[in-house]
Amino acid sequence: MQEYNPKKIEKKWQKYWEDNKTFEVTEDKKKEKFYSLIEFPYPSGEGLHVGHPRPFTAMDVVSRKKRMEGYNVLFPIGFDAFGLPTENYAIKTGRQPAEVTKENIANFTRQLKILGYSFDWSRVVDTTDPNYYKWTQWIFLQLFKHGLAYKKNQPINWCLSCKIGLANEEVVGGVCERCGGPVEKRNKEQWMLAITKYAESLLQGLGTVDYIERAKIEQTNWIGKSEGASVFFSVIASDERSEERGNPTGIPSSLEAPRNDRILEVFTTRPDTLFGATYMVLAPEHQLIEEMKEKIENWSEVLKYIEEAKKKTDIDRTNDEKEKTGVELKGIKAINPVNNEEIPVWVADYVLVGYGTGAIMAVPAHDERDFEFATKHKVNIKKVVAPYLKDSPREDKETEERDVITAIVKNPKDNTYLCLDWKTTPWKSFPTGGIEGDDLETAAKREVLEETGYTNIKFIKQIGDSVFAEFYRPHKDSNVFAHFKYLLFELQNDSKLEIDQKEKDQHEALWVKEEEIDSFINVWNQKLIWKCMTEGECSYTDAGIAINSEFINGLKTEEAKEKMINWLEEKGFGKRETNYKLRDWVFSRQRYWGEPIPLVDCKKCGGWVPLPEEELPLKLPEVEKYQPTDTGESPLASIEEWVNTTCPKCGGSARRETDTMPNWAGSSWYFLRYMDPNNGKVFASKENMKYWGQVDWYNGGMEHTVLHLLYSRFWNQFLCDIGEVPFKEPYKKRTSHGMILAKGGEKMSKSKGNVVNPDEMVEKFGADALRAYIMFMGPFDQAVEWDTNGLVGVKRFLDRVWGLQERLDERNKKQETRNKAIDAIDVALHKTIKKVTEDIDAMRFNTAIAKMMELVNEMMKEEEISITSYQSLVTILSPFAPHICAELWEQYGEGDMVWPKYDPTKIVEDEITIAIQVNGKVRDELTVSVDISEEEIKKLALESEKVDKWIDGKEPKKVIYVKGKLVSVVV
RNA sequence: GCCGCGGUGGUGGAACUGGUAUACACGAGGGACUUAAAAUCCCUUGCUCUCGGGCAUGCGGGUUCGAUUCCCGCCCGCGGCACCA
Repeated sequence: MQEYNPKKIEKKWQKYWEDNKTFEVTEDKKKEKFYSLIEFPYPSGEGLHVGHPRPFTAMDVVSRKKRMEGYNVLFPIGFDAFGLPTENYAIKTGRQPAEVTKENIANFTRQLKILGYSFDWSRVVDTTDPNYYKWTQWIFLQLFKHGLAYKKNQPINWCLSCKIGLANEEVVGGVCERCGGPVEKRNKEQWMLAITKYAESLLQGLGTVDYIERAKIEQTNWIGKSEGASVFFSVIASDERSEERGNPTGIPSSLEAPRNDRILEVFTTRPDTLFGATYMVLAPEHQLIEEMKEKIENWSEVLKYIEEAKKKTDIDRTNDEKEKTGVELKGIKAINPVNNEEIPVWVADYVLVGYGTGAIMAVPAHDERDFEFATKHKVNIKKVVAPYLKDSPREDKETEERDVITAIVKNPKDNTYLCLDWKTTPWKSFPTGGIEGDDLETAAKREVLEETGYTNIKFIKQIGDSVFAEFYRPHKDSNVFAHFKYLLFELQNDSKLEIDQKEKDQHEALWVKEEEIDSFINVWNQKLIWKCMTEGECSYTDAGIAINSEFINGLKTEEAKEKMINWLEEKGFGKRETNYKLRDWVFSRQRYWGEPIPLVDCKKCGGWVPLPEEELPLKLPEVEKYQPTDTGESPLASIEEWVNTTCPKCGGSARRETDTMPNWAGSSWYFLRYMDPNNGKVFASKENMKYWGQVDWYNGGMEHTVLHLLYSRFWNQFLCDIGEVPFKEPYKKRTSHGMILAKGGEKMSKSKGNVVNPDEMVEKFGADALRAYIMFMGPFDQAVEWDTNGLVGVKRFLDRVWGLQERLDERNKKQETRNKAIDAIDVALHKTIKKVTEDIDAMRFNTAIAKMMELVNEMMKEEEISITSYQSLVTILSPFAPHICAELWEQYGEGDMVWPKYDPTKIVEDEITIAIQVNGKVRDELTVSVDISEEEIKKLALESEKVDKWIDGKEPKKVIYVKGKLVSVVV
């Protein structure tokens, strides 16, 4: 046997795969396709670090297995090469970004190749290649032609150190996401993509794909859909008071006939609380303030507030527990359409311009922010929702509606409260009971007497308002829809009557200390009222039952919303409305190293004219100087000969757009190009797209679960809508890998000097060991720390696999012992095949490898192993360690490797070990035949000496048998 | 604050649907081979005691014959969103 020499065999097989184009695929209609995708890397000057191979290896394992299962597997690779780091590096070294990119790609390619990935290298895409970005520009033009790209003057986030405009999502915690530098607001004309038009579609699409739950949740939150209503409030100045004031018949009957004053539109998700809207708030930027400045009596104060608000940065404005500030607009009022009441209008910066209409109706009783504001500024608070909880009433039981009184009895001497500990249910509560037609106080006193015997308590006050709850009462075996009221009493003296036995059986009365009440009481409504009593009034923001709200009184929140929306629509005071947090996508960058936007500005034609498709790609000019500018202009703007052009429509003089596209552009459709990478006529042929279809499995970083995924889904959906792509959702399945961290739990970075270089690891241990170790490190979706020692262990495992060659049987030698050995291995082998097969599909690579290690450890104990077992081992290991396995297969395999199927009959052992428990503790183990009957094993268990000792002569109460696992004896 | 994920030996981590907790690997200790070292192989390795056991899966309760797993209440760490009306 030759020594295991990774360097030699890895080189040999990498050359073989390249020479034979082993992994290049064609659209073979006879085979079922499988498209596996990794996020294509950004080719930085630093090269790959040891974290990069994690997702690549994982999907390589998946792809190699799928191939052995007979699929036609597309597993492509490419480079997302536009972007800042390269541009910055090029500026620093005085070179061309294109040239630097070429070098970096070459280096990445070399590094990827020595890791032995089964990429189809004939399909490489490079986003900076004009043959690629021609189509990125083409897609942009389609968006433009469909009205989804528009230019808008708006404040942008300008990073002072990168000298670049950032999308909202690139500003993290008020600083630049890439460099951590300060960000300021600047006004600039920006290209925007109307992704908000796709908000609903992007949300709905999530229901049709198999993404990790977290990705779905984060995207859903990002889209931020809320449903509710727009409500129109009239705004009047005090000198405009109309005759109709106070006259209910003056309510306008439709939108077409508003009153002679201004309309303030607000969005609310809680139209059911409209009767509780006691004031309005405008964002400082709201137009109405400026429009009504003549009417505002305290204009100078208001102006001062607005000026100050504008000065604040986003961070200051949203900063933590800052007190809510605001100024009332004196002299103007809004009219609540439901009750015609005049309510004050405020300006406050807790209302944001960017969401909804930049104005709100404030309902302090049922919104925490409004409550805080109203409390501070002494604005009226009006409750319109009573708390209500449906606490799993039983469908099959009757429901009784009842008024219920709860008595909170305090003993002022020692600050304790009278409580009940229920025996028939887990409830712990205050004395509570139904009102039998008597008044609240009498009813409460009666309940206290009946349930606890205390005769002398003094009424103090009523606490809170009504609370409703629907639940099951075990002691009465029925449901109750209860309407609770709460009264506070003080105990006068200890005089007490004997109570009924029936009451005694139901609960025990006890005195609980004030500070323990919160943890003692466990019924929802009383916990709530206790909080209200001890912490003072607070806002109730959950759903409930409408009160003090005329025509919706008594309705549950959902019904109340519906009824209110219908009423608003009927009367013309509002309409059903949906809002999204998602904003349009800022698509302009003022940098050189990006795709030029293929539009020209023609004065004669009155605006933006797209380049004809034949003129694409619009290439980046090769120039000496492409430094960013401080002015916010793109570097392209200073290249006169490029900027000045002729209008494709009228032939007159025109200027090119000088902004470039953001980095997200090229990566928003690359998976489509892979299907037909060299097509010069279209971005990808329909035929190829139909064959390869959706990406079957896409794995990428957690950091891309929101933006990249959303952007690419948007482009794909759009292309699908205009008939260019045959499927709506680009990715069928999406998974994410955890990061590989440096030792100590830090991110690997050049500046920290803790980067582990894969080249070095391959040099020392071989690519196979590195790959297998990366898969073995820990759960794939969790972050793990790099540990070179662990790599040593995996290398030892491969050494042992190699060494097993020595134990292969020589067919006719020692026939008897051989058969025995093979049988012993067979069970372990088939269990391993099963586990590895399942684990790869579920991305549990670590346990797949652990299982193969176990198998090898088993095999090491045998003097001889069969060649067929060895073949199976080599096959299932090959996705992880392809080179060594290819080498071994060349010597011991027959034909092509085919993924083995486990034989269910072979994983059944004839003897099993059954644990015997006594009172839940394992006391003995019995090895018995698999097909032992329940009676037999129970009998054997009870006969066991060790068990006997623990049973200690007692009669077993119960003996439980879990098939094939254990016997549990209860004494 | 809200949403999501996680907490198991000295370390990375296993554990099916509630069924023998600690697989696999690292590290450590001991031994074999060797003139010696490396490599390799074998054994031991959760804690603890009185060697029968007792205690251990972040903490405290609960359900169960039986809980890392289910329920309730906390603590800690990570990630996302963050005045979104």
